[in-house]
Amino acid sequence: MDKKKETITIYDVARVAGVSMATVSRVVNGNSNVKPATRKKVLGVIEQLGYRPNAVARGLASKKTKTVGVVIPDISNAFYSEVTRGIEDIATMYRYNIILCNSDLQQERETQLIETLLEKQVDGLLFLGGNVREEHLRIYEHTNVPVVLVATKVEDNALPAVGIDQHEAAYDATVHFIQGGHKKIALIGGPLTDLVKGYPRYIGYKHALEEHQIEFDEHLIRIGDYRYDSGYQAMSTLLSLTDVPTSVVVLSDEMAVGAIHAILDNGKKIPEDIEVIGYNNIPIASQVRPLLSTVDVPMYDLGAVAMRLLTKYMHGEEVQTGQVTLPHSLKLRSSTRPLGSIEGEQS
Amino acid sequence: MDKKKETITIYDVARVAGVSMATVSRVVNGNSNVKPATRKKVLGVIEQLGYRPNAVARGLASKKTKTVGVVIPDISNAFYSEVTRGIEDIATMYRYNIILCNSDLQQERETQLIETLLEKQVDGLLFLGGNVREEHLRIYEHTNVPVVLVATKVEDNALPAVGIDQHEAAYDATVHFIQGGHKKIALIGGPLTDLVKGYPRYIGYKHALEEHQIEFDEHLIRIGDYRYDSGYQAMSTLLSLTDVPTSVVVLSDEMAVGAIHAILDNGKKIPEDIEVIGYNNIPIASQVRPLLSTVDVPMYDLGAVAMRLLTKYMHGEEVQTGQVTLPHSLKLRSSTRPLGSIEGEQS
DNA sequence: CTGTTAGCGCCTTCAG
DNA sequence: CTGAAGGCGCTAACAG
Repeated sequence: MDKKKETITIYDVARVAGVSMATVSRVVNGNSNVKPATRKKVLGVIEQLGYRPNAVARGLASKKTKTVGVVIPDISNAFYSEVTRGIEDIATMYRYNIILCNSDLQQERETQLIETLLEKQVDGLLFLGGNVREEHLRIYEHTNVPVVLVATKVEDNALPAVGIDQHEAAYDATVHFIQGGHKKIALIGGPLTDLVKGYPRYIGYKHALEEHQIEFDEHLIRIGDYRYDSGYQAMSTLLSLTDVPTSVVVLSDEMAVGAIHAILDNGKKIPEDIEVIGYNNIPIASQVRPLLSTVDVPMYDLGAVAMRLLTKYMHGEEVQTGQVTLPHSLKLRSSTRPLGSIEGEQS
Repeated sequence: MDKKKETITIYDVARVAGVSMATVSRVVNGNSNVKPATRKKVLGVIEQLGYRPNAVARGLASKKTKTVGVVIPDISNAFYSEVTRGIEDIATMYRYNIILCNSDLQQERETQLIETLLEKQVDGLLFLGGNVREEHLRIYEHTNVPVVLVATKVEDNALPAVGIDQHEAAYDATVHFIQGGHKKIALIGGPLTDLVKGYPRYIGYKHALEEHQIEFDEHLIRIGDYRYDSGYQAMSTLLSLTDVPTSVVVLSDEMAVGAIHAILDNGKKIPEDIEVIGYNNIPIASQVRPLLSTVDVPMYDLGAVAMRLLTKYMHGEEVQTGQVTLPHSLKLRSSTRPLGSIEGEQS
């Protein structure tokens, strides 16, 4: 009675049920051209034999694997794990499974992962974060497997991508402070060499100042690596300035929390002395004191929408546009003062 | 020059290189029985044609897919995403890819995911969290695919599993407070119906009290769902007791942070008035103020070790024992007082 | 060292 | 509504 070992195939089912393989295949695939009686009989045998269709064989024959590849910088990063959740939920909905790969943003590894995924015959590919390089483009060019970028994009929009308007988000956060009457608004951002996140956000901040006739002060800029420690460090140096800023836009929630602690450790009050706005709205933003005001990025939706878009490509459906920008908003909590709570400001 | 569409196969390579499929297969698979000259020629053609081996066909022929299935409660949960990181890193090391599936701890879904993964012919299976049910056991019995449980286990150790000693971890945390001179030690735990986490930890707490002749007080027990809000709630009710506890063991870091905030909101000081110990040591533990003292669970290693163990099973290697218990420790930070900082206590 | 020959388990026309 | 037959792309003996 040890059912281990023996692989039972569609052929076995056919034999026992007294029909052909084709018929079994039809009932397994829900093809309607099968007489109810036959179907019932086959289903019975399948149950009885404990038959389990071999997806690999099926994939070879049908050229569809019902699995999509997901290349992600780091699954242990709260932002990406939330996006991945969105991806997986929609994938499940459309009966796809995902092969997850961490790239750690290493160029070589990214390329190699894409190759591996393609070898595994994924029906589609989701590429998150990271920069899309020439090399990738060349690979994509030579394949029919659809690709959708998430939380990143490529110049001239050569590839479908879903994300938010990074420039505008940083702009909005900065304008919020300007409207609050601030003049000395610091920025703790990411590497400006990063054309997808770091740079556009930086420009958004800068534009906000310019448009409101506030002088841009280089001394108020700090570049971190998006993590807690760098946020703490950056804020500490900002605090040691003769002219301490009264507000700071921090381009990641983790850095923002680090900044908050640096401020608190410095004996200053938030938001009374210094106001802080973070970026992304990951869970920790609502689990620290003071509650972190931040740019609310629809992480889950980013993944969900991207996966949905990918299914359209995989199914050959018409797609209006491959470039989708999801809305963001400012989630104001207690690391900022309510607008209007200070000496009169407009709008 | 549009290489799209045309699928180039091992046969094409063989033809162009003027050798047989077998030879091409050999060089692709690094078989040494190939004359260097031939190998070089074949490699050249592969490059020239842009040949990419079809892993699905290979899987069908070799009965190995080089992919393992991972059933996880929720990838957006910090604990599991960290474990998954460990899994993926080791999987990469052994050239495996992982198919990731969220179960949300739903019994039916778990079963269905295992089935799907088996259909996809994964070489191995990792089942995280969640309870292993009769149904699962029955499936495992009828397959040769090795399974390793992570952060969960099954009665009588019928399946290989890697985790920590839950009972002891809770015991240790409790004892720490006892040694600190506490008598009123509260517990914020998880459902006692959970025989893998909730119950054993609860018992560990209880044993610690018993062994140190401290009366168990039911009023000091709260059951949460491991999340921030429930920790806040639970602590709030504890704070409203006439006899407020002086310390609290919280069985998840998120609940612990919630508890911390409830205490702070109540105007009490940590650790002066109340000491708090969390559980797991996820990133947030070191990103809140006061820094959370907690049970350090080697999350990454849990995943890494489990994956490593799985490779042994998949490769038919000898395995000493399938039951591995990784060490935990108390990570003392600032939500607890240093031992000995209060009226003398022994060791 | 290299080629031949069977399949792996299933889908998919094409007949009937 | 059902069966027969030919692959899908590759691996794995087995010869030579």
